[in-house]
Amino acid sequence: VSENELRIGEVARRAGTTPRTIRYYEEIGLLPPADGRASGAHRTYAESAVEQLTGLLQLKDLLGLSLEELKDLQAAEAARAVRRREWDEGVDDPVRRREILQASLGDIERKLDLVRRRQESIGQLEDDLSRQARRIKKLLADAD
Amino acid sequence: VSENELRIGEVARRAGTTPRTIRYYEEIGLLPPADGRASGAHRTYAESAVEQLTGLLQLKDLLGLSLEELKDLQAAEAARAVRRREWDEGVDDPVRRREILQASLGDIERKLDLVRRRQESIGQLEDDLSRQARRIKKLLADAD
DNA sequence: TTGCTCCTCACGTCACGTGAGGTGGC
DNA sequence: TTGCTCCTCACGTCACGTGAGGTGGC
Repeated sequence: VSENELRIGEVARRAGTTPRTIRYYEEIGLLPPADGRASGAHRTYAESAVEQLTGLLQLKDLLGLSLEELKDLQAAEAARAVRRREWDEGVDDPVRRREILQASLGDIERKLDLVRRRQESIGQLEDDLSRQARRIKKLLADAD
Repeated sequence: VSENELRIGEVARRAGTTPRTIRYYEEIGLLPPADGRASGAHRTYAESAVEQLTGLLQLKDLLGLSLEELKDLQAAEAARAVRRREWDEGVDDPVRRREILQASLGDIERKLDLVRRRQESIGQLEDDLSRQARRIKKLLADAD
């Protein structure tokens, strides 16, 4: 019941989805259950939940990943979050520091790979459509 | 039973999908029923069916369109096919020729619009991920 | 004749949408 | 107290997947 806690409808609205989706993601374990919540009580979320949900929806809608695939990716992120906490608490061993950073970088570049493959496919589709458009424009120009 | 008629499995394989999908698309009227076919007999398709199906799947998977939205787009294409036939039979009136070409161009540019909006969204996602990657790479470099 | 692919139900699944009936916080 | 949003079932829907049991062409 803190100051800037959000309710489920507000989180959904900001992320461009519905409360039902949030409850479903919680049900299948894709989103963490909203903090300590008595059964039947309202769910409350921190601001950061909006970004987390937005990220999931982007990967799902823009890259066409299934919720199962998102769970796999997110398992890696969870591991990264653990390392992150370790990091924040101060890691003195420079070798360990490198390991943590490398792993984080690996997670991100895996996503970038997926993004770029998508961009290529869509670029191919764009080329096909552009070619069709150019052919017709030429016919129109010739008709002048 | 002609020379290069394809069976449903072959059409599906070439388009990267399954026979069930083709039957379902036929059932909802997204694909035309395979020519004159006795009830229970095998479906046969022309080569062109592969490209037609591939086009539908690309719009669906890459742009995230629903089958209902594909039907709308395809209704416009059907109208274009009619005009196309009129065109092939020779249109003498130059005003009418222009109309036909303009309409075809409109259909294609509508799709190009959808493609470009997608590219922008994915480009945004790529930028976000690239920024994250760069931040970590800088930390790695500083550690040296 | 033997495989293989095909056929038509028809039920299952994934990712939610949509009420039904009820409780809780500004 | 009145709205509004929230809650939990639970059934519906979209786009197929997946057998069940049977028929048809190289």
